Amino acid sequence: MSIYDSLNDKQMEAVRHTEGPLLILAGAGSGKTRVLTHRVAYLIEEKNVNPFYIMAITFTNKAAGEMRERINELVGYGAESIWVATFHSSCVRILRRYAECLGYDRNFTIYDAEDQKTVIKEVCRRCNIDTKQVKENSIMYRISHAKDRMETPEIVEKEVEDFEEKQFAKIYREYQKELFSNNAMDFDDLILNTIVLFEKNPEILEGYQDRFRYIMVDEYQDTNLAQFRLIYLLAKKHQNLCVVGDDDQSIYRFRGANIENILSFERVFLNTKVVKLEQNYRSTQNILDCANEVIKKNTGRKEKRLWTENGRGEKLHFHQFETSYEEAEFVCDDIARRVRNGDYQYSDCAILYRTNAQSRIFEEKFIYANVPYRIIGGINFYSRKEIKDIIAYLKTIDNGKDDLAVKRIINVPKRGIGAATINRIDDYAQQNQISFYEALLEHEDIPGISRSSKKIHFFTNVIQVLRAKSETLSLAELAEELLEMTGYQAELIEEDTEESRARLDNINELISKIVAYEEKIKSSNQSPTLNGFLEEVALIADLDDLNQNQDYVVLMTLHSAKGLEFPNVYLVGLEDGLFPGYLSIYSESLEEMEEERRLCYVGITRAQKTLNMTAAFRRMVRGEWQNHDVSRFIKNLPRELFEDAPSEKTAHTTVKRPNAYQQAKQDFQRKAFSSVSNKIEKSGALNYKEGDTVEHIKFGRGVVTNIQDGGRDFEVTVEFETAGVKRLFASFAKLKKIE
DNA sequence: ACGTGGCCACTTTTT
DNA sequence: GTGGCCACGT
Repeated sequence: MSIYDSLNDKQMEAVRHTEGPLLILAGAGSGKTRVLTHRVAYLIEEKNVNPFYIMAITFTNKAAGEMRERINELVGYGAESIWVATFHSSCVRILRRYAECLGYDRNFTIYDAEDQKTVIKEVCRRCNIDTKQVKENSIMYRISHAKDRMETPEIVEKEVEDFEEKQFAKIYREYQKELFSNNAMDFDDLILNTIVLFEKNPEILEGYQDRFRYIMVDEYQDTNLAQFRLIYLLAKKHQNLCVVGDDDQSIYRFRGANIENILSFERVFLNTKVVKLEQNYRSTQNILDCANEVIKKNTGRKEKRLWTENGRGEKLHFHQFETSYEEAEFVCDDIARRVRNGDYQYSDCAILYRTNAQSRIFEEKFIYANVPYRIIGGINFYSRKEIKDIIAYLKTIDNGKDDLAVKRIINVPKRGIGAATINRIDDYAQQNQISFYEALLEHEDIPGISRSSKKIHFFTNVIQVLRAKSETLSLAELAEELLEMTGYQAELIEEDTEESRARLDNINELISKIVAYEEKIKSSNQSPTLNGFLEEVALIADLDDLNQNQDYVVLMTLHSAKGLEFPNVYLVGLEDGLFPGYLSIYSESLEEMEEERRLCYVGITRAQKTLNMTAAFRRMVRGEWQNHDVSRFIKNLPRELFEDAPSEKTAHTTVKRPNAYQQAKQDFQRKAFSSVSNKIEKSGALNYKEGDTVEHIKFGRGVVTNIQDGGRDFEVTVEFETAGVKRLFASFAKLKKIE
């Protein structure tokens, strides 16, 4: 019995081809991650490759985490020395070592989209360009694309013709200058600078080429030109490059993903072996037929024919409702019914939508119906105001070179340092070629700000004291001290509103994250550093770690659903104008519509057994009602795939015993979708007891009549003033005690 | 220097 | 419906 027995012929073929370029075209649900991980195991165990020579690159942290976990399970000894990381974090690791070769300090900071926007705005103001006429968003987009094509401001400048392009080139140049003097890189710079580093220093490149002798790239269809260039450079010498992708699942064109990378791989790497994985292990034949039917309308794709041994399965469901409210109500009721019937658990069900804004209505209905749910994505934890503020403080303590961070917090909480003062300091800093923070230290030499002198001194003093303390305190202690000394916490406590309490909660969550980070680093026998923490934070998109098994419905966008699977999927808002969106309908480029269609394909192929599709005729968009047709994607699908009766009978598919692979996937999903706050609520005591008056977000006020410990969660019975008696799960009802 | 009220644009999607 | 920005008043 070997670990490779679970692979089919095609998968095995891909695993065995270890030398030379390999392109794996892996259809949805065809077990591509399984192939990748087994291939790693094969390299180590059968080919005696030192794990140190293996690199696996993914696109998201989630995927990297999953890959790491699965490799660990499979390989055991030596697995930790395999380089498993995202493109961006790989580049950061490389750049931290060699940043000086490019003129950066190795403590460079990483700017997210918000930071970029701030810089662009500032640059525009300085150049007297009205940001109302030239939108920051489009500038950001253009800068990003220029970087993707490896065009520096100088190159753009040379090529410009009209006034508009000239203006852009100027902004781009100033933007880049500003970042450089702030010792900062944006996400695109991370990739671009690594390429520049390699191209300028062949000996550094060769070092990495010899380290990464076997390179694997997951989600290859999502790579952009720069990323391709990077892989190309790394793999050029040994040519052992294995990429896995599905051109039908390329859904990130908008941010530069280039489907050409997959279609032209064989031209760039000669002697490429191509393996197609077409057997699907995830879905029923009905679901696959539907997916195939949708995707076949796209042109310029590699022909694939997904098949399965899973059988026809349950028929698909489609309902069109009068309004989006009824749609949400149906989905909510349907889930509740299926769970009541024992067909599914809450966690088997996922609601997938095109835009984050759609989650609201579902959330409302779920609160009413007391159905546990969790929304993935949406507003990023690390882009919340309070979190960004604390991070900015930490950055300033770590090194004062990030002007953006210092400016962000110099007057938070309010210290009476206003815009006029900040501008004067800024001018002084520019004139003397020093950082903003250094200018603050010299504030006594700056004309015209004597009024604020004391306040500035107070601020720099706080920072210096915290810096001194950071030598001895742990990171978490430092953060607590910071909250205390700056008065940040006090201000929020004082405010005492719903919002301020939520902010305090988030800050506490940040502190738990810091503690978790410190523990993680310590467990690998290293000592945690402030800089290390900030770096990790810069590259993490959402809080998708921390493990606990809870049973809830998952809501997310189609984009975040990629790579996941659920027994029971609701594809909602299938309407022309929403999905496909207006932009793609009215766009001249056919590519946009094709991308939307691929997105639809991704959505359909998430479903394992039951696929429900819904649309609403009328929907509130941006405060006004809009009428929508049923989405063109599903309008003319073969009728026989669908169940016609609206009230469907339940299909009892026998549940197969999960194999190791499925088990790992399930474990991963449970971990990925758990939340810190829920954990705290259950493990600790509730902050209310029987007889207390509490408030519920929808039901209003009521009196707690009973609390039962239901194992996983507390079940609380509440007699509401208007809504009557309800039994609720404590961690989802989020009851607030009224004093 | 700072708070408030009215106006605007905004919604794809994420490292 | 909401959050960001500007102008105005204190």
